[in-house]
Amino acid sequence: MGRATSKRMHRCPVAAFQKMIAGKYKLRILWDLQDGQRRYGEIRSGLLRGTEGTREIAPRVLSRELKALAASGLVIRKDYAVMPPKVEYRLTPMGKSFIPVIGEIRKWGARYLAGENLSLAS
Amino acid sequence: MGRATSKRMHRCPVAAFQKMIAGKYKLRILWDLQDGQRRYGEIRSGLLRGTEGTREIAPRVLSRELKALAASGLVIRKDYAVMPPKVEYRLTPMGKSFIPVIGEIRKWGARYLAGENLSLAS
DNA sequence: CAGCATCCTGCGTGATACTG
DNA sequence: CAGTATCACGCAGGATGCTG
Repeated sequence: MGRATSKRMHRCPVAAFQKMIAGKYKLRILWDLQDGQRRYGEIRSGLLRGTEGTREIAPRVLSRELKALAASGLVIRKDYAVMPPKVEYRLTPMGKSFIPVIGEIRKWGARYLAGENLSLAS
Repeated sequence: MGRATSKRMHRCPVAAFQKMIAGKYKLRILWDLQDGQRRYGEIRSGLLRGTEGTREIAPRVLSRELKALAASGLVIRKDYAVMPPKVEYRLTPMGKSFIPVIGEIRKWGARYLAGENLSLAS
């Protein structure tokens, strides 16, 4: 099955949204990329901030997340094909358009999931 | 009350958000509840709309989703304790405050995930 | 540095049967 | 009607080692 309809026309945007951002890191990666391009290692380190207790993210996992984001059309992978390797990821226009949505999520989450923390912006 | 807060202070609202809406149906359930209270069976049937191909949602799954939503403080379960059973679920103020966020998600999803499918509606 | 190959484990999801 | 009890399964996510 599957076949021609590799990308289904979702009648339910919410379901599509959930699939798109499935995974622990996708939203945070997108958010981190809003400032500009980032290298693989930068993204990786960025995901560790605020999570002292946790371990390093498995390369396999991060790799898959990034591929999925690229496949969704949210980010673009730029491989400089140099040695040592240098790869940068940046948001596509579609990805950029999604940032405000994450912003809304964060705003709501800051109020209802983290107390009356008013001072955060970022 | 130091740790009286049953809900942890998440430094990352996004991560907390993801946990909160984890599961295939939570967002859709919340969205469906915005019009008012709904009974268990109504929610169940509502989740089938627009998903002709799929089968009925397993009671076990829906039950867990609803419990999780209640535990998150997004919905309230009202049990009428009658025979035959009648249980209604409705949004808490916190749950209602979350509806606009879903609205943003849907708006974005309708534009970028459903193509130029203008038949958006619900 | 930016991954890929392999193994392993927990749990989310589904299907079915049963109950107050 | 509104669930609970079991069984089964795929896959996300982690851990390690290796490579161009």
